[in-house]
Amino acid sequence: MAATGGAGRPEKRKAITQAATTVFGREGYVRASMDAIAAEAGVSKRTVYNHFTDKETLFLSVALRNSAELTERIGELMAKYLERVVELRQDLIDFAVQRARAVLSAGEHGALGRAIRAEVANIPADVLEAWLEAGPIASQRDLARHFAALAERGLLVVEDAELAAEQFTLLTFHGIAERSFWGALPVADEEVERIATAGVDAFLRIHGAASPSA
Amino acid sequence: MAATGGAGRPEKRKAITQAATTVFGREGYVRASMDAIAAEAGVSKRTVYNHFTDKETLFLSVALRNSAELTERIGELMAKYLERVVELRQDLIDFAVQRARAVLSAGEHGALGRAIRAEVANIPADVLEAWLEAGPIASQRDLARHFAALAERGLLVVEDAELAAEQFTLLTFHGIAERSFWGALPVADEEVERIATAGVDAFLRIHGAASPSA
DNA sequence: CCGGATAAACTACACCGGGTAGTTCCCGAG
DNA sequence: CTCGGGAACTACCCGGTGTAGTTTATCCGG
Repeated sequence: MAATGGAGRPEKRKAITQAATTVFGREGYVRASMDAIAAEAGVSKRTVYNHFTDKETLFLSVALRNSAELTERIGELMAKYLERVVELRQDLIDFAVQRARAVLSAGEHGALGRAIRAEVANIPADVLEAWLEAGPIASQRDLARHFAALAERGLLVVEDAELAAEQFTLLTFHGIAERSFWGALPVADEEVERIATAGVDAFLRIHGAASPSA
Repeated sequence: MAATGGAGRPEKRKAITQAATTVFGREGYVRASMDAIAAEAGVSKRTVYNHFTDKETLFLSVALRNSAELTERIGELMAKYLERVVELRQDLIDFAVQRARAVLSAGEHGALGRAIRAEVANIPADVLEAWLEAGPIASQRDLARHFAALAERGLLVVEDAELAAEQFTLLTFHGIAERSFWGALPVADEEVERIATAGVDAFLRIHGAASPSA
């Protein structure tokens, strides 16, 4: 036992998960080798197998953790930009830009998501469910809550907050995600801002309150 | 030479490309083996290498062809639903539903797109460009043309037809694509219709002409 | 219209080099 | 004495090649 448990030195374990995140994100599940992960962690392969039973377990473990971390990161962005709204349109744009950067920028958080999406047919249904729940679904629920609050304050007109959250994500994020292949290819900052702005304007045409000036 | 050229029996070549499409779509690039493709095609492995120099060439070849085929298929759908529009909202919904089915239904056309997206970091930039141009970009341009025509007739209010086409695709298609992981997981028909309808309604809030009744 | 020669294409199968997941063994350090 | 380093080892699978023999299309003389 002690396979997936907390056996071994915690520092080593941390190094392994960190390395696995990097390598899986860079190479994808199939191409990534356990040797490469061990090397990246500065650790013996023996030690890797001492902490995680096999490759799949390691992958799913880091994927789940990564998903939760990203959700938290996005939650912080929402707290920063969508809690005390003064200039709605600009705050929405800022949030959209920052989220796109956080997820897609230079292979950190989004890379593992790309690996998951590539391997989705080979992932147990319950694990996939858990990943979705800790990641995209959780973020969308958070966003829906914020939109509901903004509607309460009369800044948005929203019947179905979940639907509004999905539409916001589609309009301000998925276009960029698709263009950059979920972070695999770089995308210019100005492009991100352009798409985010256009997306927010479209969103406000759907859910904006009254006539927002001009 | 004669590697990628028209050498060999055309029927065999066809069988190989068909098999490659199936296997690459089902397994992805890395997991798919040349032996499996040869077996699926009912052909000797040597014959495969007689027609295509190596695995990568075969993959890129079928991916490009597939991309073009899908674009044509979607073009037919546009001709059917967006040319002689009588009931705009319903026609847009029908088009959205049919397109989602054509792309995502049961591992045919969309599967290779998933493989491309998974492997995007390992694909030469010019080939990727060609794939985009023959596939998503071409479809989007077609759609933009149709929207421009509809705007001409006063059925839509569109400043930037390209932008409108992108927004339509995001609102009516990408939500489904993401949910089903580009066709890897099945998605209920009613779900497709629900999302398409909500997407079209949102789209018409942005670009609809006047007040489309109540 | 026919039948056999000819060459290109295809099959079947063994084979090579290389790489991977996972295990084991020995040894050293704390 | 426990944990990890290091490396070798097993057992496999894959991409690609070489070869020897077989099929298939094509064409030519009768």
